[in-house]
Amino acid sequence: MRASNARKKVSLDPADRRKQILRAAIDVFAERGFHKTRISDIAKRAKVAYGLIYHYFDSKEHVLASVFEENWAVFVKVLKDISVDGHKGSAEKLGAVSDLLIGALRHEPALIQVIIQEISRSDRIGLAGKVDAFEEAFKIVRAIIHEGQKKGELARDLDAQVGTYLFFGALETVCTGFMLKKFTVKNEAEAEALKKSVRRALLDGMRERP
Amino acid sequence: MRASNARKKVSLDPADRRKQILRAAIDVFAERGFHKTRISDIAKRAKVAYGLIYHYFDSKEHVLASVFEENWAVFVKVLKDISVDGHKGSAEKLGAVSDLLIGALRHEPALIQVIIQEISRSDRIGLAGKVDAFEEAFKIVRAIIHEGQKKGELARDLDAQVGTYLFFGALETVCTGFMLKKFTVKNEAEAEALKKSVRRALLDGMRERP
Amino acid sequence: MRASNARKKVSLDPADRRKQILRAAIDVFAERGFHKTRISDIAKRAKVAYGLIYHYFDSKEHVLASVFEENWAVFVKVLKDISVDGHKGSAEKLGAVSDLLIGALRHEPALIQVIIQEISRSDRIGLAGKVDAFEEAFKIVRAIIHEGQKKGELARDLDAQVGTYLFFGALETVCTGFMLKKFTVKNEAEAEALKKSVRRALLDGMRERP
Amino acid sequence: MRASNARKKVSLDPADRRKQILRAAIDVFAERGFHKTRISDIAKRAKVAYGLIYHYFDSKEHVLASVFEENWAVFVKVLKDISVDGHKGSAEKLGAVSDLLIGALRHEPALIQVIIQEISRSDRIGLAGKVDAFEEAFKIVRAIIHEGQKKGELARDLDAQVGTYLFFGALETVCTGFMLKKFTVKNEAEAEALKKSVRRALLDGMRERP
DNA sequence: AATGAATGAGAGTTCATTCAT
DNA sequence: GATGAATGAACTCTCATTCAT
Repeated sequence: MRASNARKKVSLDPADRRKQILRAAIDVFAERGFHKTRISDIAKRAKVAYGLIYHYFDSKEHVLASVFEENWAVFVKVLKDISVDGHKGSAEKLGAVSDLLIGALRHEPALIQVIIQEISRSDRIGLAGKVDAFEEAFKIVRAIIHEGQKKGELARDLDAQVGTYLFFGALETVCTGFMLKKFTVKNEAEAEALKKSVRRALLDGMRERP
Repeated sequence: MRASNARKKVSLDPADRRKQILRAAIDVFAERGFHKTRISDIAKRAKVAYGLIYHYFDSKEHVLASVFEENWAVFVKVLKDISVDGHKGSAEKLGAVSDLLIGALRHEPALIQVIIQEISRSDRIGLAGKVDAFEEAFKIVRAIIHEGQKKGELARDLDAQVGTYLFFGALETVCTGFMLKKFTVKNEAEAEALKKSVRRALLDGMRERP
Repeated sequence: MRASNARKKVSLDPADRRKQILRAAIDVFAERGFHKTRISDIAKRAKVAYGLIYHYFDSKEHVLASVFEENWAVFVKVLKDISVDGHKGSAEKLGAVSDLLIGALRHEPALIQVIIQEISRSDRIGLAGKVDAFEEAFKIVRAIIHEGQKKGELARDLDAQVGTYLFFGALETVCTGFMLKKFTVKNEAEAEALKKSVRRALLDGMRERP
Repeated sequence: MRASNARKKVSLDPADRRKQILRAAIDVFAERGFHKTRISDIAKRAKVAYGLIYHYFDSKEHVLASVFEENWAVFVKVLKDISVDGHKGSAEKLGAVSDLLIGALRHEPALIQVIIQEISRSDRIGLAGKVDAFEEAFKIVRAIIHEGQKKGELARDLDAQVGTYLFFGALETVCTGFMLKKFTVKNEAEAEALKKSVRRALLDGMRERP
């Protein structure tokens, strides 16, 4: 009664097709933000019919949630590994976290952008529980800070909670600036320089040391 | 029978009515984000009919733009004053900017939240030019950093652009954490403590000094 | 950003406009059935923009629910009055109910059609509670039958529940036939004849009495 | 490696597969109504892939039409046999029709439900011609009534057309009540009682005979 | 035959914006 | 100035149907 028509696309492996859609979603979310991207934008980018997205995902929200779920766990895992690494001091650990984020940013800028910009604000989107999952990363960093303060490696006159926010906030905006091409990283050397710059600022501040 | 047996709401001073709407808009934007707030939400909060908003503003975007325009200039002005203050060193200037933002946050958390969250992302909203206006503040801070580096007061091994982003990013997330009640500032003393904490972290880093 | 255009319609009294939409909804529901009628069909019939329907009703379901709620109570009220009328015997009461329905059918065929066809099947539509409200009428008739059986006025060898279903079912299909123009009632006399015919069949059956 | 190491479901006899789908369709149509059942619902119930349904049927409408066509003829045949049965009086014939329907209802409740609920409303579904086919049964019963009236066995003061509608309507709602479990028939004896009850009501009315 | 990926018309709903009152 | 009825573009989501495999 209803449909009819047009050139069908060759069927891919479902898992690949799913990835393809997720990839497109990440890119478009990063570019336009969750609210402004239409399902049809994702479809267009993925070069599939918009209806197909509903084969793989329940809703637009679910697409975003999947982006998060299928990437966040990996990140948190590495974060955890860093946090329990016996060979590193607390400052070193924070540096490693910073490096990790900036490294990820270089390889998956859009993904990091989406996770940071959209999921962390997902209370406004209606992704219950996602903010909590986000909280995990905060906890780990907070724990590193706490530990460092106890050991005397990190400044005691800094509230750990505030410190955690500062830490992530600083990194987040670097992400944003990076996405907006306010500064670029053209090669490995520049990437290392950026990492060092950020580490330096976070750990030792902007003031020149005597 | 002749006189003003006013039916509905008495007409306020137009400027007041406008402020009332802007006030409501700031609060609702801060709570729900620009995209998720409907004109009718603003109207409800301002206790006016939603049609009235179009007497004072051209569009929803224009409401947001007005929030920005009517508050940002003040902030930039103070920023400028700080940046040219001959009595302050560069580090001190950055500290003053940080204090300024945190102070503003305490008194106008919703406003700061909106400016930071929505306007800085306004490229996604369609507020051409607002990002540029935002850029002003970045320039000033960048200039302070540059100057400080030249004078040897600020770390030379930090890219000024990156530093600026870190600086604002750190402050932004403190704002967000504050809005989300992740940490609170109950009195003047706590406010001062927060300012000091942030200043310390920004200027001297999280690492304990020997 | 979005809308623009076209000739606005003069504002009516809201209550009138609501009625106008409900009227259109009843007609279209009766013609096409709930599922096949689109909101835009109702709007077209009411000669309003489809968006306006959402000013007055939450959803398509809510329109149907309103049709029911704003008409059913009246019917049940009259039904109740009949059922407690001390001057009537049980058979007379059933006759009166039949007359009531057929009378209503003549004056509001579409309304009766909708109530009978759509609401009684509303479990399939998702109008929880409406079926229960419907049950009220069944109860009243069942009570009349019970009472009549006790008094010896109505056949004892008829299950009251089954009888109630037969009774309403017979009337329902008369409604449907009426709507489908399978038989018509052109004037008061014919209406009376139809009432008598139905009453006769329900109370004394189709068999000729000796 | 050559032979039939069948991967998926073994191919059944095509006719069986078709029946299996129709069976599922009947059940699901009865439960949810034609409009609310999706092709995929039928497929799920039949435990086949939904695409397969299009091997056996042209469309969803066609499935419904097949339900009708492949069952209705049988019913009409029996109806006809009853109507020309020289051994029965007109009232007896009506009783036999009623018994027939109620008997069918007991053995194939879903089928009867679908035929009565969906096909009789098929003008709203787009099954041209099906209503006409339905009309056949009406004609037969109308003829019985006519004949009975002529012979003096059935009430003359009942319009035959109206009588036919009453007759089918009463039976239809009994079907509905039966499907909704508003009354049940647990064994043969209860089935006979129900038949008798209905026959009694239809032929002799609800009033107690002196 | 059988499967389910792929497609897109269609329908419901939201809400910025306009404008008669 | 103030109100809220009225409008329709835009968007999400559903699902019948097609067709490559």
